[in-house]
Amino acid sequence: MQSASVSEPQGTSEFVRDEDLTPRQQEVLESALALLVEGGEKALTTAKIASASNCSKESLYKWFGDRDGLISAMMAFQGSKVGAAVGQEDLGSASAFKNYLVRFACELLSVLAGDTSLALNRLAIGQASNDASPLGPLLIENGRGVIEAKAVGFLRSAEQKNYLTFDDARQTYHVLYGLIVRDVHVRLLLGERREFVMKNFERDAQTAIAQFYQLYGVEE
Amino acid sequence: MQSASVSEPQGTSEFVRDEDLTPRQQEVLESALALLVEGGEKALTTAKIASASNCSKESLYKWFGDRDGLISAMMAFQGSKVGAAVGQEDLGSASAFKNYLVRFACELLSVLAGDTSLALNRLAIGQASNDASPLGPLLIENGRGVIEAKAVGFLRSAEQKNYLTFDDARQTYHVLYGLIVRDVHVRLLLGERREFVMKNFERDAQTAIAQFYQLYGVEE
DNA sequence: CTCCTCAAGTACCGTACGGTACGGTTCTTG
DNA sequence: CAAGAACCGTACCGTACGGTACTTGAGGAG
Repeated sequence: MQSASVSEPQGTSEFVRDEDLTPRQQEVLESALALLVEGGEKALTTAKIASASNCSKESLYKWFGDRDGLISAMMAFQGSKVGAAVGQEDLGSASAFKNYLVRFACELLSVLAGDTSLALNRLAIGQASNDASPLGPLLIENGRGVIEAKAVGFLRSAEQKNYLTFDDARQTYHVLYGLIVRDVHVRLLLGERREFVMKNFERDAQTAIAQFYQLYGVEE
Repeated sequence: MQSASVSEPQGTSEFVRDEDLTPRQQEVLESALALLVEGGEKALTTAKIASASNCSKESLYKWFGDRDGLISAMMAFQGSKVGAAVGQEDLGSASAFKNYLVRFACELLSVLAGDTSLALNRLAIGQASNDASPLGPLLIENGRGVIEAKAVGFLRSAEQKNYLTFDDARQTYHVLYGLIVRDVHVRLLLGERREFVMKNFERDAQTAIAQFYQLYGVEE
């Protein structure tokens, strides 16, 4: 069992500490995610989650507090898998790094266009009007944050190796992001068909990186 | 009154033809939008709309069919105001056009960061998981579509006047969009504070346009 | 075997919402 | 002025959901 049981309400009244989830609880979160991907927030009712995962509603409330707690747990749970998704960078040579950037671009697009990512983003955005909703920040931290941190890291390294030249790594990353993603993410969030928005992944990624080098590459 | 009354169900069973809305109906849509901006989709109940606009629920259903019809009408109504927002382009000289691009960038950011735009996008995105929901396409057509059409237009003109050089105006516009908007839109949709995401409008717009010229500007 | 804990399944409660029906009032039209 | 339509306000209905309580059964410890 997890540390924060009924006995200690704890300061922030959290139910599941970070990542010490029972396998059973992970199963539940998994099927909840599947349910969300399938039918959107409307389909994410406590009854459906319970029946889909062969678990009682009472257990849901015992483990996650309430529906919002469960959703937060879903976000954190999914976020814990994102970090490993982006492969290790390769700064071996200028051209190797450029190739890596293309791979990074493809990876980024794949992640953003993934069913689960889209579903969670839709959920968080749908709740974002409510100021008290922690989902937006949670998603930013768990998804966007880790990728940005990683990217800023290898951009700085590339600059030190004189593959690129810029002032502010963060701003530079945002430009890179803009060149890669454009309005694709929002269009997907709005429900446009994936094949329609993203015909030819690879080519788009390559042009994006080429343009990025036009802006920040070092002349030789 | 509008043409499609109870007498004629019409092919698509639409209730309000495009834009022949009674002033009263416009008032209702206006307060519904205010309600949505205020409290998100959760606050957009038929009862609240009725009471907020001093109108009976019965009238709502008579005019708009059902809740979805009303929301669609809100989108179309708001969309009808977007077109005029973006000022007229100025192709008088190369530098005038560049200045206009900066203005365009600012305008685009203003529109995307507007309360109403954010609220409607959140609403449409929240429903996008439902395949049958027409809100996403509706929003894309009414918002994104008109701006893109306009932009593609003046990009083509600029290319003919030899201010810019490119192959595909559409793709070029998407790059321009990416440079201007980056991940700002999604972050705002997720609920991040406007002041935090968009500190210094003007400067960002100028850098974006400068970078755009690095990619597509003609040398002289 | 017995007790105890945990959790599944189900039944239940209060509430809130979408949608409908109705009485009363105003406004238009002849 | 009189007849009728439009419409507001409200009460109402069915349903669906979040959350709680209770019963049953399966393991685990003594």
